[in-house]
Amino acid sequence: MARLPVYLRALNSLLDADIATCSSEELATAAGVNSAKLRKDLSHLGSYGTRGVGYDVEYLRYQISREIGLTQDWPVVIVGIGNLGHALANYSGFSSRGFRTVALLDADNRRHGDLVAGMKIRSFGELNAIVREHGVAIGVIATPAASAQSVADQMVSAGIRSILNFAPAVLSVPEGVDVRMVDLSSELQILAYHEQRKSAARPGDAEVVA
Amino acid sequence: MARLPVYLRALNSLLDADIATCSSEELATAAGVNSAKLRKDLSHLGSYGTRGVGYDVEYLRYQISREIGLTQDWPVVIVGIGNLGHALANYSGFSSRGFRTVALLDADNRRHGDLVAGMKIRSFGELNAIVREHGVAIGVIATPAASAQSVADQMVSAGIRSILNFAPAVLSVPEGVDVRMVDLSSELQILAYHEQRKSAARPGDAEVVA
DNA sequence: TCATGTGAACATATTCACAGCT
DNA sequence: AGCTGTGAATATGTTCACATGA
Repeated sequence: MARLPVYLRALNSLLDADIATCSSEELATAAGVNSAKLRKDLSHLGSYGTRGVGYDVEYLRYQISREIGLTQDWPVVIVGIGNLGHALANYSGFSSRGFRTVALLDADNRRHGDLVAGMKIRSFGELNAIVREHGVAIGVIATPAASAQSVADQMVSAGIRSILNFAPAVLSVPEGVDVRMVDLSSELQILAYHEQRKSAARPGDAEVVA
Repeated sequence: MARLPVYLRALNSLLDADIATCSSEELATAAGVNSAKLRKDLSHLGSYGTRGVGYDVEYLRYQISREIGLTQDWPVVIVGIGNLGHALANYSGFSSRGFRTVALLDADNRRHGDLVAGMKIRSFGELNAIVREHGVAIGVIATPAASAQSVADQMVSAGIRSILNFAPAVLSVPEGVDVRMVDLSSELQILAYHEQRKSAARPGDAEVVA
């Protein structure tokens, strides 16, 4: 369920506003979804609401955190400390709430030892040892596209089974390994596609219609 | 269709490998999807393949580019030049193929004038003038969550109707404005969720079963 | 009375399997 | 003979609308 993180964020902002209880309608609005969808999603986790009242914000937040697995610690390693890797290392969303960056690796030995977000950049060759030492289960790839498959292969052989890939390349991995792809230029392209259709639909613009 | 950018990338890498023609099977493999799905997707754009032969890579690439709208120029403005904004400004996927970053804006006047990716950081107050001057249709928000809604509001009133939002906040915008959200911590959370289930399913780990 | 939780209706997406064209 | 393009079948996701329980 890809929407659980969105609900979690909405619950956090309700908590910040000192709201202790909310209806599915309110939470759905805060999360930007339909209330029926929200209720159906939550009903898959269990029956955490009270009919006629709504949901206890703090309680629901804990239940969703637990469902996602944020009540445990997730050591993360980031490979490829260019501009993007640098930004990810400093991104507070990565270091907070269950996720802990335990190492920054780069293939370029001229960068080794440089401090980024308070950590020294280390050699990619240390991957195996770091994964074993910290029990890393999640790897982040922020390398150029050309290196991404090789990095993924080595992550998998080191025992990593969940990969967040920022490189614009399709990764092939064995059964049982999860890859999530974040492709910044795809996102722009999708916007361009819709923008183009909006422009075409604008009155006054010439368009050939059947 | 959110998969068109993926097909486009696959076609580009086939071109790099000097492959002039491909079957739906080959292209689907390169894009990481099922071949029936690929054919159905392409059939929505038109009939660009040849039965018994396959697709002409260059021709199909052009057709998809045109469909997405990459044959025209898209001026982009980035707001919030912290670590992430910095990385986005330098990201080649943003500057290449139809997209052109025309301005970097930040609310912090101590940063104004700093050079990032060869451009001077300018004041957020210049947004209206820049949008008008360059015909900007796409805005990128890389500010902290607290400022995101206000930035979005001002983008919309400046005439921007497509927003790529990296701030972890749900944006509310008027009808007709598109927002795409890229949430790095959500992606990690989704991985953690699957990782947790994998661990629970591992033989040897204790688990209560009905 | 009020809002959850859920079956049933609807909508969308994916996959199959093959007719039709080269 | 081979591969596209597509109807039909299946699967998945969303919304409606209301019975159920606080």
